[in-house]
Amino acid sequence: MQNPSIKPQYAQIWQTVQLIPQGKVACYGQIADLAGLPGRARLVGKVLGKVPETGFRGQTVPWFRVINSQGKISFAPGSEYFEKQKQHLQEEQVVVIGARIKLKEFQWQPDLSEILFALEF
DNA sequence: ACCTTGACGGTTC
DNA sequence: GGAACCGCCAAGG
Repeated sequence: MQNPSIKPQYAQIWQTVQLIPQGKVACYGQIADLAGLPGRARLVGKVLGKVPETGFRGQTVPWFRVINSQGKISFAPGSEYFEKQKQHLQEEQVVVIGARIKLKEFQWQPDLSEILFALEF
């Protein structure tokens, strides 16, 4: 059984973030919707701040692939985590100019089967 | 129980 | 593009 101290919504969000493929990004609101928590983008941000370093269910959680709906990294420019996120993204060929990423080009667009697969269990 | 705090988002100007 | 404003809601104090 899973660690009972982990709240169900945290698990849903972390699990959904794990679906974002390498080289793509998703918005907080998009993750909220896919996780079945429409309108709760802020919750996604809050929960990502609590991602276990050790990963979740045996996989790491690629928190750095989540940005805001304006296509920007949400951390303050120049802050430690801003740089960390930017570096991770660039390592997987996502182009980051300043804080900005072209959603047109890099936003993850899951197809129906991917979503259904994620919901089964 | 009340109040504040967020890695947010859409609308509007 | 960007800033102001308001809606959102779980956590933690």
